[in-house]
Amino acid sequence: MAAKKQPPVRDRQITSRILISAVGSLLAKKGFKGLGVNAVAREAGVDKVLIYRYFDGLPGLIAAFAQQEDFWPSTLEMAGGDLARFSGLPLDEKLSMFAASFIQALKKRPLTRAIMAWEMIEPNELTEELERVREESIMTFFQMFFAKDHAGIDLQALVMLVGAALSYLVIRSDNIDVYGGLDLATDQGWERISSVVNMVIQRVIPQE
Amino acid sequence: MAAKKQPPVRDRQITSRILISAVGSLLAKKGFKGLGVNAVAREAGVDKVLIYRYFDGLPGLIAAFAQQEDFWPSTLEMAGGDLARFSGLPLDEKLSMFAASFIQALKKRPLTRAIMAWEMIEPNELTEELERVREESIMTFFQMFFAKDHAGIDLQALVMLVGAALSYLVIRSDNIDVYGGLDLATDQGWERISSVVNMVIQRVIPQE
DNA sequence: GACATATGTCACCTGTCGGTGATATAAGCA
DNA sequence: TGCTTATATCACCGACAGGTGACATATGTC
Repeated sequence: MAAKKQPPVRDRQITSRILISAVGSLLAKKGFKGLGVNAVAREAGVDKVLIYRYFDGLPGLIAAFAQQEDFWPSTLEMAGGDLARFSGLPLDEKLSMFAASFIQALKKRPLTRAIMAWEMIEPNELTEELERVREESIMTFFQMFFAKDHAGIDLQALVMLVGAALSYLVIRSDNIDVYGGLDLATDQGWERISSVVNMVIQRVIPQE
Repeated sequence: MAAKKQPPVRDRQITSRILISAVGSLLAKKGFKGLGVNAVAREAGVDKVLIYRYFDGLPGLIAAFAQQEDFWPSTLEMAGGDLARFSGLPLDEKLSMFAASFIQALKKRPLTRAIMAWEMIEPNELTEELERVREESIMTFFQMFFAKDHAGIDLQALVMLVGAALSYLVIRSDNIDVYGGLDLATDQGWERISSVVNMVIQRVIPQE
C-alpha cells in the first residue's frame, strides 16, 4: 500500500483514480472508521490537498467512489444468472432462487456489507448512493417478476421481509458466529436458514 | 446540559452515577460516534480523570453502564405482559404475540437500536453485554414456550428469521422512511409488516 | 526561449483525542 | 485542633483530525 517516493504521476485522471481506489481499499481494510482525509491520502500515497482540489473534499471523493463499484447485485444476479430461465419458473421457485442468490450476492461483497452496516449509523454520500441503487434495483426486479397479484398475498412485503432477514443475518455474520442459536459461521448453518426460508415459501405460496 | 460551576459533589457513588448516566444521554444524543472520554466527562460536568479513577477507563465505564439498563425486552415483555395467558395460547397466536411485542419493545428503545446498529460495526464492552443478555434471554424464552417439536418445522430458525427481519426493519426506520417499497415511517406501514408476518405464521404453523 | 497553468509537495493552523502527574480541597478521625 | 485520605480540578503531553496558504516543479503554448 501507499506509494514509495517515486516521481509523482502528474496526471489528474490517474491520480484521481488512485484516490478513488484508495477509498475502496481503506474501507475494506479498516472499515468506515478509518475513512478520513488524512488516511485516504496516506493510503493513496498522495497529498491530501488533492482531495480538496479534485473532489472538493471527502464527501465528493466518496460520491465519486460510489459511482464506480457494483455495490449491489444486478437484476441478473438476483435472478440466478439466467433471466429467461428464471422468468419461466413457477412463483415459489422464483422466490427460492432469489433468496439463495441474494445470500450469495451479499456473501461475496464484503464492501457492500460494510456499507450496509454503515448506513444504519450515519447517512452519507456513499450510503445514500447505495440506498438509491438498491431501491431502484429492487423495484425493477420486483415489477419484472413478481408484479401480478397472487391470491391476496402481499408479495412485496413478503419478499422484503425475507430480504431484511437475510441482510441482517449476513451482516451479523461478520461479527458473531451464533445468533439466537443459529450458526452463522458455517455452510451447514446457512443451509438451515435457506431451508426455513424455502419452507416458508412453499407453505405461503399457493401452488398453481 | 453539563453541570454548571457549582461546588463539586464529593461523593463517589453520586459522581459515578452521573458519569454512567452521561454515557446514556450522550449515546442517545450523538450516537456512539460522540462517545469518548472527553465528551462523556464534558456531558457529566466532571473531570475526565475520574473516568480512569473510578472505572479504569472508558471501557469500564461502558461496562458499568451496560449493567444498569434494561436494554433488552424481558421474557415477560416478549410474551405480551401476561405469562400465564401467553402460555395458554396456541402456537400460532404465541408467535404472533411475540412478533407484535418484539416490534413494540424495540420501537420504544432508541438506545437499544443504536447499540444494535453499533454492534454491526465494532464489537465492544457495551455491545458484548447486549449480545450476552440477548442470547440468554432469547434462549430462555424459546425453551420456555417453543420447546416442543412441531411437525418437523424448524421453529427456532423460523423465530430467529422473523426476529432478524423485524430487527433490521426497526433499526432501518431510524434512518430511512421507505425500504423496498415498505413504509417504515407510519403505523400503516407497520400494520402491513405485521400482517405479512401473521400471514406467514398462519400458513406455516400446522393448526392443532 | 519565456511564460502561464496544471499538478503536486510542504509547512502550518486550530481543534480534539486519550491519557497522566501535580495540586487543591473537603470529609473523617484522633 | 491537626492529620490522613478520598474526592475532584487543573495543566499539560503527544498524536492525529480536518483544513488552508505558500511554494516547487513539470507540461504545454506561443
